[in-house]
This record gives sequence, C-alpha cells and structure tokens, in this order.
Amino acid sequence: MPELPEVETIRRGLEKEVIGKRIVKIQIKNYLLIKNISVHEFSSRLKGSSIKNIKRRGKFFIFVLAPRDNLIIHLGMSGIILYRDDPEKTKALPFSKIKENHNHIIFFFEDNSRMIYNDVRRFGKIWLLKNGKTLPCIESLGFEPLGYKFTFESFYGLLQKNKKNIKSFLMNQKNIAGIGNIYANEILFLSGIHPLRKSNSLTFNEAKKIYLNTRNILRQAIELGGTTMNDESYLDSGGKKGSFGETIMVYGKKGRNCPLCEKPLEIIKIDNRSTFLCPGCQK
DNA sequence: AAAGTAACCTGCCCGC
DNA sequence: TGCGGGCAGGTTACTT
Repeated sequence: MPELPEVETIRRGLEKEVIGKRIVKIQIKNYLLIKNISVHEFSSRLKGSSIKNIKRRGKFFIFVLAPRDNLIIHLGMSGIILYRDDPEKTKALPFSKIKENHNHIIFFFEDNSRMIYNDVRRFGKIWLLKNGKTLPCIESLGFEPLGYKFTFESFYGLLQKNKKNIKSFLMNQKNIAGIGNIYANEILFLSGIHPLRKSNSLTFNEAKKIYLNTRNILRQAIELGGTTMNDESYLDSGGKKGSFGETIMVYGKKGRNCPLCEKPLEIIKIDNRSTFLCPGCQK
C-alpha cells in the first residue's frame, strides 16, 4: 500500500507528536516483524530511548533515537503507524476499518500517549540498528525523487543506460526510491507515455515530462495526505484519510473512460502488477 | 544474466 | 449461504 506520499504523510504527523518523547514501555504482540535482533534486545534497548528525529528514505522510516540507536520501519503493503493520546480508550481506532487485533507493536511514551504499528497482512518489517548504523537495503536505494540531487540530467542519464520498460524502471527502488504502483501509473498517464516503452528509447522531451510529473505528482500527493482507496486501509497517524485518490486518473479504473480522450482505459500486467493505461493517450 | 514466478499474509469481492 | 478464485498500495528468493 504505502508509497512515498503515504510514508511522508505519516512521518509528518508523527513528527508533530513524538519528537523528544521517551519510550517507557513496549508491547510486542507479533515478534516476527522484527528482523535483525531478538525481541528481548529490541525492547530492552528501546526502553528509555527517546525519539530525537524521524527521517524518511524512499518508503523507509528512520527513527533516530537518543542516545544511539536507529529504529527502521518499512510498512510493506498494509502497515500503518497510529499515534494515540487517549489512554482510556482501548480501541486502536474507533469507527475505522483498522482492527485492533492487527496492532503488532505498541510503543508507550511517558505521557501515556503511544505509537501503534498496525499491519493486516504483516508484510512490514522492523529493524533496530545499534549505534547509528543503517541498512544495506537503504544504502542501495536510488534517488530521493524530491531531493535536490535528483536532477533532470541525472534522471535522463539513468534512463539512457536502462534496457527495461519505463514502468519497471520507475518502480525499481534502486533507480528512484519511493514510487509504487499507484504513482507509477499516474506519472506515465500524465506524461502520455506507454508503460512498456523501453527506458532508453525515450526522447529528451518525453523524459522531461516523466521527470516533472514524478516530482509534481509526488508533491501534490503529499499535500493531499496520500491516497486512501475505497478499502480505507491507509490512514495517517491521526487516523485521517488521504485525498489524492480523488484526483487519480487511471489507477484502478479499467474500463472507465479516459479523462482526456474518452477511450476506455485498459489494464495489462507488468512484472505481475496491474498496470492501467489509456491506449489513446499513452504512446 | 535477464525475466518470470512463487512466496510471504489477510480480507474483500465476485461468480457460481 | 457458502465456497473458490482472483485481487490488493511491496519486496525478495528462487526458477528457468
């Protein structure tokens, strides 16, 4: 589920609430999510740590802790992180489709507020890295698409030496970090590029469209709080829906008419992922 | 070596 | 009403 805009929305929400707070207790209901350390060591190191900073790299959260460790979280397909400050209420999130039995790890702060890791499908992963270390899979991520180093020149250079189709290119986290299936579909539709086009076949002007749309769409999606689809499985840290879904052009809209040319939208599979496109607009 | 497929999970929706 | 199949925002490991 969560792509860069959703992760960033959750990050911003948590940042307002938990910076400087000290973890006093950890409740672990599902230890399988913790990847690199024993449950015992996980909780004993976290207890007493406070949250100094929350960073994001691609779809990864990096919670920088004082005095020393890094808590890394990847949400997989269905993970969310909720913040709650209502200790009397037992429900994770009343009136939502988020179920309490999928709360897997709860971090309690000294003021009785808490951060809840909830994940129906449990594809999410959590690491606790000692002494400010980071992860190889984070080190090998590609460009941060909204960062200053991601210039058009560097993007075009990468495209020219890539033999795969442009959709796979955009979704490969080693090229650009943070784009998933929804945003890849939307970027290519608004750029008028067929998802199966070979990356190295794209002209300067086509590449420019993709570059600008990548940045614009991700920025706009963050402003709108990310995408909550009809199943409402994505909510931000405060339990709020994102509204980028209302501006989605093609993702999930097979058979509906193209908003630009009225032709029916088509669906194909690329790398086993559903890919939506307009046969009239995307060449 | 690139490309395809299965696996990890739960839940929902659809057709029969 | 229920059962089976297919599908879902991601990633990785194993096959050909």
